[in-house]
Parts: sequence; structure tokens; C-alpha cells
Amino acid sequence: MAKVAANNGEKGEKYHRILAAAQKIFAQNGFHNSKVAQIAKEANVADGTIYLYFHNKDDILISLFEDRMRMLIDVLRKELATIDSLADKIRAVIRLHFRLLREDPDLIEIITIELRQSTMFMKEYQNQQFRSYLQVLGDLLKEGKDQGLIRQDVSPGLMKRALFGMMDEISLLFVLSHKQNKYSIENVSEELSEFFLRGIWHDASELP
Amino acid sequence: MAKVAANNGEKGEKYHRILAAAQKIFAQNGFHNSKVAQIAKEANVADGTIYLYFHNKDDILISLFEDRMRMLIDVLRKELATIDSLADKIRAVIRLHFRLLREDPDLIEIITIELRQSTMFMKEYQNQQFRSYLQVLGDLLKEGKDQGLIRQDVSPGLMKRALFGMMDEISLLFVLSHKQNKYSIENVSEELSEFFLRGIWHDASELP
Amino acid sequence: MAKVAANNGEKGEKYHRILAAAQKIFAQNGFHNSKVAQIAKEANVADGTIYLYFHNKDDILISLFEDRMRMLIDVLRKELATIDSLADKIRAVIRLHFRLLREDPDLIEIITIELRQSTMFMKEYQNQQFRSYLQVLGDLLKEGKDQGLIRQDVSPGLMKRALFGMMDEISLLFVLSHKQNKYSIENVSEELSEFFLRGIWHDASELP
Amino acid sequence: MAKVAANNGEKGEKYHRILAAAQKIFAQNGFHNSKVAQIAKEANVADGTIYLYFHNKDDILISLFEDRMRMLIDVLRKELATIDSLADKIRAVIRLHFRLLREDPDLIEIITIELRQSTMFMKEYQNQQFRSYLQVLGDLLKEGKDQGLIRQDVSPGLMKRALFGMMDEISLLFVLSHKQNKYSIENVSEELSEFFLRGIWHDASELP
DNA sequence: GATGAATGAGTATTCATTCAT
DNA sequence: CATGAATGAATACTCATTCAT
Repeated sequence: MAKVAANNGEKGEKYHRILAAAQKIFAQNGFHNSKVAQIAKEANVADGTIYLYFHNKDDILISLFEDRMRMLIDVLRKELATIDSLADKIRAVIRLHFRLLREDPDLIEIITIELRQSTMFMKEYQNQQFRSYLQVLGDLLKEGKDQGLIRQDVSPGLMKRALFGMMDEISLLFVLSHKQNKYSIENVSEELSEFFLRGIWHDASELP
Repeated sequence: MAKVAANNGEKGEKYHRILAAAQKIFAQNGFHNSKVAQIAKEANVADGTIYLYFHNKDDILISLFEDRMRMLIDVLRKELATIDSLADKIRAVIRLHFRLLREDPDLIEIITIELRQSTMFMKEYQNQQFRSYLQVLGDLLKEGKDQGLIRQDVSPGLMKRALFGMMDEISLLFVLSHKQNKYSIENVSEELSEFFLRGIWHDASELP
Repeated sequence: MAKVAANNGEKGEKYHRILAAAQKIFAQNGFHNSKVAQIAKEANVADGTIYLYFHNKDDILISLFEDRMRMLIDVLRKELATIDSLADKIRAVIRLHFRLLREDPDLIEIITIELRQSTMFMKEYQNQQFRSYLQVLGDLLKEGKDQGLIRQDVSPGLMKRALFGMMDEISLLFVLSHKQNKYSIENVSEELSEFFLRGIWHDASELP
Repeated sequence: MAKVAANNGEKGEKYHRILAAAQKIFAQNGFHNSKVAQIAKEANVADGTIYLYFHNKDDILISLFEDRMRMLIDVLRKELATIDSLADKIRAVIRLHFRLLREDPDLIEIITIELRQSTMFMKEYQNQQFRSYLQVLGDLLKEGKDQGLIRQDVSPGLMKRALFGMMDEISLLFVLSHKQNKYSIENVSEELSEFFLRGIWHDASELP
């Protein structure tokens, strides 16, 4: 299974060092309480260097999100390609989301909390990678409808968001409680999967 | 059906005038871009007066949220009391949430977006009214399990959050798109209800 | 003779305290090297207080200039009203300018040097008080032409600026040399007066 | 008549390319708003290359001024050598200054406005070329006094500055109004000449 | 000589909060 | 209770200058 949060892409080493530092600092202090100088120090670069790679503080957050989402989508697509059953594909989507929660909790914290703190991100930015991620979910649902496995009155455009909302909110529960709660990530993943599949499936008794 | 967003409680008229002003300003500009002075002006009080009623800016947001959630819970409890069927009660929960989206979109915008912008709220505040709201949902689920209507392997503590996450995320879709999207609030409410009930129900074919 | 540099106008005491502090600091360090915090300290107010009275740093400089020019014009008008002879009026203009150089050298330094350092001032600001000051000079020249004392081919619009340019440049000489030069302010004033009057006079031999 | 603003002296081609670029950029944006990187780009050299030829940003401005003044003095001396009459020499000085205003307005803008923005230049730098330029004017005045053409109570040291101040201030008028004003450069030059000569001349009726 | 990526010192301005009236 | 003038801490960003290559 590929590691989700690792990117040594073509953008240069310092770029990624700054993103990694930002992820840590943002998760630690929140976006608005994180200082650019802190990120620079964590990344071992000068304050000004940040601005050679990013337009401003918002851009760091957005770039971070885009970069991580791109990786998430890559891994997701690769994993889905190895699975035949549609139900198992949906289970894999959910499992991957919660796997991230353990492997890279800082990232999930940023997605669930900090992301919404950037006004520019919420209201102006087009959020392309996020839409792509939702699209993967939506495509699975459409595929299921075409195969007659999922009820015809299910709207993929709505249910893909419902699925994300569920995962996001429950991730938030873990993030805020610092994982000190009664549910294990594995059980949560499984229970959510069964709930979601039953909710959309044509005939729940035939669920594999 | 009672009006959800109206409160002339015992806390005094200025208190509520400030909250109403804050709701408008926060929804307009976001929490971090709203100035206390703006709220004061909108409420027709002096800047300093705000601090006779609230500890600080965060406290305004939190109080706003608490106040509105209390009203929401009140209305919800009253409506639920008039309904016998458990499935219909759950449908009512969802319907009420989306009714708010039309009746008081500023409030929903604050819940879905701005609330998460207050660090104090997210990380330190205990969120009592929000827990109460979730509790109402959780109680319904427990009741359903006790009655054998809902599957025994459904965790109320998890599913109440899944439900809230779904509603919240889809509300966000409406808020961000300024209601310019292809789904009608009514249809969304109904589709979500059926999805959720099927997801948790013991035998979906017996759903009333 | 009225004191030139004193203003206790209707704008409030703090406003004028800040202007006086700015005049001192600007003259000492130059506009670009003066810090707003320095001015605040000199004026015995908090940094933020400055912004209750001025829009920004440029505005301080502009307001300072406007305020002082207004005073200068007031004094000039009053002195001119007591003089009958046109030649003596022109001599008074020049004498007043150089009197300022001794009474309030900081002010003259700001006019000759620092003022030109504010890009906004030089290129965008309309410079109303400065135009009024020049207007007083221009009116004297027109009056002289009408009376046949000044040559008909003298352009008041040009010569009023020539006069100001002369006075400004020679003031600069004093300011930069910290008054350590061979000319006395009185002699300079008188020599410039005679030069200027001869330059414009219809018949220099009839100069009173 | 020699072209004033062209110098391919012994300092190397890049040196002069940088000066030419600086003249353009400074005139366009003002000294303080011009970035060294902009000048480098305009000159088609790397940022660091600038510092192989100049100590710092101030030094660029000073060198630019010195270089242009040296050229101006050269041209002025050559033109004066071809003229016999003292009055005509003084007329030539003024005419040349305003000819520059048309031929190289960027240069005049830098002299009148931007030069004063460099603190180092104004307060510390000795301004050698500028003094030489003034010296040329002063020498003419002394010569006139010796010949009995100019009044004995004229101070050359003062009047050379008065002349420069007049020309500078009226140049400023043209520069700031982007030449959109009612005076033609030729007429201005002539009127100023006659005014100045009358102001200093022993017997204005004998002016050639 | 030439480059240009990296540096990091430096500062105007905002705005939540206070407190004398 | 109410006011609103005054406070002052806090910070993203720029850009002249350097120096390893």
C-alpha cells in the first residue's frame, strides 16, 4: 500500500520543506495563530524565502491543501484500480480517509479545521483538487447506478457530499478529542461503510 | 410551527440586539473580518457597551451559537413531541435543519463556516448546546435500537455525528453557492432522510 | 509683528501636538527615516492615537504643510494690509520668508526638503495651500502691472514661481549649511528684494 | 550644437547601461518606489551585477546625477566659448537648461524631484558636480562685475543660486504638469533671461 | 566578471479591549 | 449603565544586499 503523505514532486526541495513545516505549524496553532516566521524557522529558511515560493500566507494553505489532495487522489485512484467490486471500492474510499487520520493526523486536522479559516479559500478559491476528490466519489456512485446496484433515486452529486460530510465530521471528532475516545478508527471506518452502502444500495440484503 | 430564530429571552434587549447585529455582520464578512466596532454600530450601541454583555469577540460568536442552538433545540423538541413514528421524527430533524437554511441562512452560514474560525470555540470551548443538539439526535437513535427498528450494530454516538456532518456539508454547498444550484431544499431534505433511514434501519423494506 | 508658527486652531489639542512633534521629527531625520512611533512618543500619545487624527504617514506631512502654509498666508496677508507701496509689499513677502528661516527653521527645512519626499504630495496631492501662497504673490504682480509699475511683458504666473524658487533654493543653502555661511539672513533678504524688483520693474531708476 | 545627454565615457558599457536604465526607472516611479531589481531588468543585467558597479542604491542616483551634470557642464562650457557677449552667455545658460527639459525630461525630473529624495545626497554628499555647475554661473557673474556690466552689490554666490532656484522651480512646474501648461518652453526661457539680466544689470537700458 | 537565490532587518497600521467620565 | 477616545501589542511582507557557484 502506497504511503499517502509523501511528495517529492518536481517543485523543488525547499518548496516541499516549507509545505511540510506549514502543515505542522498550522495543525499545531491553527491558521490564524500561525506566524509566517514560525513556518520559516521550522522549514529552516529565511522569512523572505517563503515569498519566493508562495504569494502570501493564504497561498501556503491553499498550496498545501492542493498538494495533499493531489496525492490523496493519486493513491485513491491506484487503490481503486485494484478492486473489482463496487461495494469494496466504496469501502476502500472510506478506509483510506480514516487511514490518513492515523498516518497523517496533521493533514486531516488541516482539512477539517484550518481550511475553513481561510476566507479566500472558502469564498473565492475554486477548490479544484477538492472537486476532483469529490468527483472520484461521484463517479463511483454513477457507476453503481448504471449497474443497477444503487437506487435510481440517489443523486450522486448530493451523496458524494453527504459521504464527505460524514467522514469530515467524524474525523473532526477524533481530531478534537486527540483520539481519546471510545471508537477505534477501524470500527468507525467499517460501521460508516456499512451504513453508507445500505443507505444507497438497491437491495441491502444483497450487499456483498 | 414555531418560528425558529427569534429570542426575546430574559437577558435584556441590548443583549439580543447585539447578537442580531453580530449574526448579520459575521455572515456578511466572516468572523475574522468582522470588527467589534461594526457590530456595535449595527446594534446602535457604543463599542464599550459590547463588553458589558460579552467577555470578548469570541464570546459573542459562542453566545450567538449557543443562543440559536437553544432555540433550535426548543423548536425541535416541541415538533418531535407531536410525532409518533420514529422514522418521521428523524425526517423532522432533517427537515427542520434545512428549513433553517431558508428561513435564516445567516445563521446556517455562521454554523457551517464561521464557527470553525473561532479557535477558542473549536479547541477549548465545551460546546454544550451543540452537544445537547447532538444528544437529541442520539436519543432518537437509541430509542430506535431499543424498539428494534434500528440495527443493533449502529452506534448512536457515531451516527448522530454522521447525520450532522451530512447536513452541515450539504448546507455548506447551499451557503457557498448562494443557493444557485440544481437541488431544491425540499428534495434534498427528503433524499437525505431516506438515505439516512435506510442506512440505519433494521429492515429497509419495512420503512414507513 | 505676529508670530508666524503658532496655531491653536479648532482642531483640538492632540492634533496640534502631533503636528508639532512631526515637524520636529521630520526635520531631524527626514520624512522617510522618521518612524510614526517616534512621532507618537514625541507627542506623548500612543501609536494608534495618531491614526485617530490622520489617515497615514503621508497625511501627517501634508496636514503639517497645509496648516503651516495657512498660518503663513494669514500672517502675510495681515502684514501686506499695513503697507501701501507695492515695492514695499514685495519686499515684505521676501522678508517674511527669510524671517521664518530664523524663527522656525524646522518648518522651512520641511518645506524645502522633506515635502518633496512624499510622492503622494508631489504627484497626486493638489497642494491647495501652496497654490494660495503663490496666488498672493501673483496678485501683487498683477496689481503692479495694472498700475504700470511692472513691465507689461512680465508673466505673473511665471514670476511668482521664479520668486518662490529663488527663496526656496537659497533657504536650502541655509538649511543644509546649518546657517554656517557667509551671508546674513537680513542681507540676503534685501539683496534678493532689490534683484527681484529690478528684474520686473518698469523703470528701475524709479524704484522707491 | 552637441547632444547633451549621451555619454559613452571610459567607465564601460554596462555601467552606462545601468545608469540609463536607472534614469528611466527613477523618472517613472520616483527614487523610493524604484526597485534595484527593476533597474537590473531594464538594463538586462542580474541584480547582483549592479553592485559590481555601484556601492548601493543611493550611489546609483548620485552617479547618475554626477554623470549627467558633467555632460551638462561640458556642453555648457563649449557653448559659452563660442559666445562673446556676457549677456548672451547668461541667456545661453538659461536656454540650455530649458532645452534639456525638452530633450531629456527624465533627467530634469530626476534633478528637480528625485534627487532631493536621497537623504544621503541631500545631507551628506558633497555634490561636487553640482557645485561646479553653479561655479560656471558664478564665474559669469563675477566676470560681469569686473567688467562693470553687473551691479557691484550683486553677490555672485547668492545670485548663482537664485538663478538655479528659478530654473529648477519652473522646470518643476513643467515636469509636474507633464508639459500641459500655457507657457511655451521658448518663451519661458526668454522671459526668465530678460528678468534675470535686468535684475543684476548695472543699467538695464543698456542691455544688449 | 556575472549570476540570481537566499537572506533578514525593518515598520506602518489595525483593532480588540479598557477606563475615565 | 453607557460611552467612545485612547491604547499598544502584534505581524505579514518587501527589497536592498550578499555570496556561493
